[in-house]
Formats: sequence, C-alpha cells, structure tokens
Amino acid sequence: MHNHHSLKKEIMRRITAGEWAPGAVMPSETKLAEEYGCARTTINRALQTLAEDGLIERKRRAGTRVRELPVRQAKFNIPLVRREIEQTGAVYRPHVTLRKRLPAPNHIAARLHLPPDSEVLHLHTVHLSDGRPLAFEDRWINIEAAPGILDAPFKEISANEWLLRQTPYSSGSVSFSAENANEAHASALGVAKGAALFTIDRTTWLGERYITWVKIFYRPGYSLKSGL
Amino acid sequence: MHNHHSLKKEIMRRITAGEWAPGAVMPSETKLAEEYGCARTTINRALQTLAEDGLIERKRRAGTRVRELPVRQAKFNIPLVRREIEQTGAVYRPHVTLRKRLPAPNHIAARLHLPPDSEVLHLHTVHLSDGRPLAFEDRWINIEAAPGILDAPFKEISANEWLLRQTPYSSGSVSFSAENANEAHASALGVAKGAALFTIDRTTWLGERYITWVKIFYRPGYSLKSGL
DNA sequence: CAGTGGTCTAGACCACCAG
DNA sequence: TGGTGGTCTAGACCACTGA
Repeated sequence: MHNHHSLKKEIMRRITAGEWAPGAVMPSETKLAEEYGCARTTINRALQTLAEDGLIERKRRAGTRVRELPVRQAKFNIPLVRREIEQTGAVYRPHVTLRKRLPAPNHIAARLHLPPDSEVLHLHTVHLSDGRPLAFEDRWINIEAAPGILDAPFKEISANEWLLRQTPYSSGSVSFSAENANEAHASALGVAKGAALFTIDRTTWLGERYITWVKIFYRPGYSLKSGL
Repeated sequence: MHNHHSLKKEIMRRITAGEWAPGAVMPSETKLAEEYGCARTTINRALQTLAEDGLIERKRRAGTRVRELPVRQAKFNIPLVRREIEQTGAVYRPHVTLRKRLPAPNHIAARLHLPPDSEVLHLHTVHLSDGRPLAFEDRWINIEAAPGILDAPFKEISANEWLLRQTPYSSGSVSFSAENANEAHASALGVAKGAALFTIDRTTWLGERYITWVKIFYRPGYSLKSGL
C-alpha cells in the first residue's frame, strides 16, 4: 500500500466515505505520509492526481481541501472516423463529393485567421461504413499550411487523416452541438431532411498558423461516449 | 530549465519539430537526463505527462516512441446547468413540471441495475435562464440511494445539484448525442417539434449503488466547447 | 538477460500566503 | 513568518519484455 495509485484509491475512499466534509481541510502531506508510513513524495503524487481529477483543491500554505462540488470532467477521444468504423469490423471508405479550390469566403477567412481572398480548399466528404454513410464532413483547408493537399488522392485515407499525418502534433479547439439536416446533409447521409444530427466542430492550428476548420455531421442515432 | 513543466514543453517542441519521426524511438530517460543535466525522475515526470496527453507511447524495455497518430483528446467540464446560466449573468431557476414516485419501469430498472418494481422518483425539470428555457431534463432517481430526495423542494437548486451535494463523489458515464424534439420537449423548451436538440445522457453511481439516470435536452443552438 | 520505464525514499530548497 | 504544497536530486529496487 505504498504506491501512489493505491494511496490515491485509499484516500479517495476516505473522501467518498465522508471522513472529511466537503470544503474541509485535509491533513497535510507530512501528516498523511507519517500516517501511511511512506515518503511525502508519494503522498504528494497521489494528491496531485486527485487534484487533477477535480476531487480536491490544493493551495500552498492554505492546505488541501475537499472540493464542495467536485468538478465533473469527461475526457473524450476525438474520433478518427476511420478508426471508429474499423473498430466495428466494417470497411471504411471516404467518398469525396466536392473538392474545390477557391478564395476564402469571409466567414472562413475569419475562422482561419487568413487575409481575405487567401486560397483555400473546400471539401465535402461522406464517410462510408460498409458502403453506408456514417458521417458527412464539411472541411476548409488553408492551402498555404498544407500545400501537398492538392495532390492527395483521398481514396483510402480521408483529408483529416492526411492532415494528421502531415502535421500530427497540432492543437485545436472542439465543440459539440446538434443541427437539423439540411437538403445537402440529408442526401449525403440518406436521411430525411430535418433529422437531428450530432455535430463536431473543430478548428486546428500549428503554432500561429491555422490549418483547417471542419464540421462533421453524424447520422441520427450516433452518440459519443466517455467515462466521467 | 530543470522543472518538468518546461522540460515537457521543450520535449514537445522537439517532437513537433519532427526531430524524432512518428513511430520512432526517442532517447531513453537516462540519456535525456544526461543531455539536460537533470535527474532521471524529472525527465520521467515530463514524459509521463506527455504520455497522458497521448503524444508518446511508453513501454518498459521497448522504450518511448512518438505516436504515429497522436490520440486526440478533449476534456470537457460536464456542465452544472445552474453555473452555465449564472456565468452568463442571467438568473437561474429550475421549474419542476413532473414529480412522480413509481415502481421502476423495466428499461429504467435495467439502467439503474435495480430489482424490478423498485421505487424510483421520476422528474421533469425545465431549466430557466432569466425565465427562458435553456434545457429540459428527464431524470430518474433510485429512491433507496437518496431517500431525502422526496422532501427536497427544488425551488432554487435542481435535483442534480441536490444529488451532487448529497453524494458528491460519485462516478458515472456520459454520452452526447442529438435528437429531434418530440411534443413534450418542444412545449417544454418553447421550440418547434422536430428541432435538433443536443443531449447529454448520464448515469451516476456510488460504489455498487446506482443513483440516477438523466437525459438533458438543450435548446437548439446550444454547443459544448472544449480545448483539444 | 540486459535495458527500459515505474516507482519509492530521504533529504533538500523554494514559492506562496494566511495569520 | 512559519507551515503549506511544488519540485528537484541521487540512489535504489522492481517489473516487464525484446533481442
């Protein structure tokens, strides 16, 4: 019982058992280390992960407190559509229905922080699972940030995956939402107009340079799961 | 430059700069420690957080590798509706439109792992932001797991918050989805039937005991944001 | 079986900040 | 200003597993 994983569990048990009231100060690292007969470093490690998990709050000098209302967090793996599909045992195929090089419309230039009329690549892709559409993707790519994209075939790998391979370690922002299918979505996905589609909206950049903005519309019934 | 935060950044820089190809083995902890002139422990800490972030993959004996396709993760704070609303400066009020104690229907008993016909509390709540509906909540509560719930007023705090205060340190599972508004949703939220609603579906338990299952339907236009 | 990462320890110094 | 958490160090042992 002297490794930080089991100590974490043990301390979590004491918290959930109500040993320290929400908002109350817990014993200091030094005291817990004495109590468990281990090094302070080990306690420190356990408490740090508990703090990351949102169960406790720590401040120098003020000590460690049990959070009044623990922060509820969920970690999601932002899905790579190909993987999602192949994990079900189905065959993945991307089907590009639009591929157009054009000067960026204003709303796209703004999103990608580009000067007006920079060239972008606009793509529509339907992601097929055993030939059946799972998701429709509307993507805008900053050509300057990914020049090779113009020659990519997208027969087996999608634009997303192509970009991921080119600039694997970019950062981004994500948001989830719901939208009614318009004509285009409906025909791409083979569903009725107005159907509720789960959407993932994502902007990606590397350093100062914006790479792509994409919105993915999932077939009705899709859900994204996570642990809490 | 000898603390694990800056070391993490520095190593991340080298990864994103392409110093080690995706899939390639990175130098061992010992070598990096020599190179940076610090203790192996410090390098270890930095690499462990990089592994948590999904940028690298580590195996004993096999060493540390740069991930081919980094895992894209997003951490979301599962919103407490009251906080969401109050953060916008609006006044929060929950409005309970249904509150019924009954034997659990089969699909609820199954979800909450209850013996058939256990008593549950069924609640419908509309979450109001300055009097305007933001979300509709359909909740089932295992009465045995939260007996005091029967007397709770829910005038100012919602059932969710009440439960959170009673059993703050429970765990759970979450999933996100989209649904078309049915009659009930539509009238509760004051939107057209068929509107696309973003939904959060959550099951909560403490140890072996299931506490509640809830589904929240957000007004059209709502989106849940996160960093990547 | 040898080298990797995982972890613990004891001691140390420091930054912070409530009393 | 003293006690808290944050971190580093050097050394140690262990678990795992690929060559």
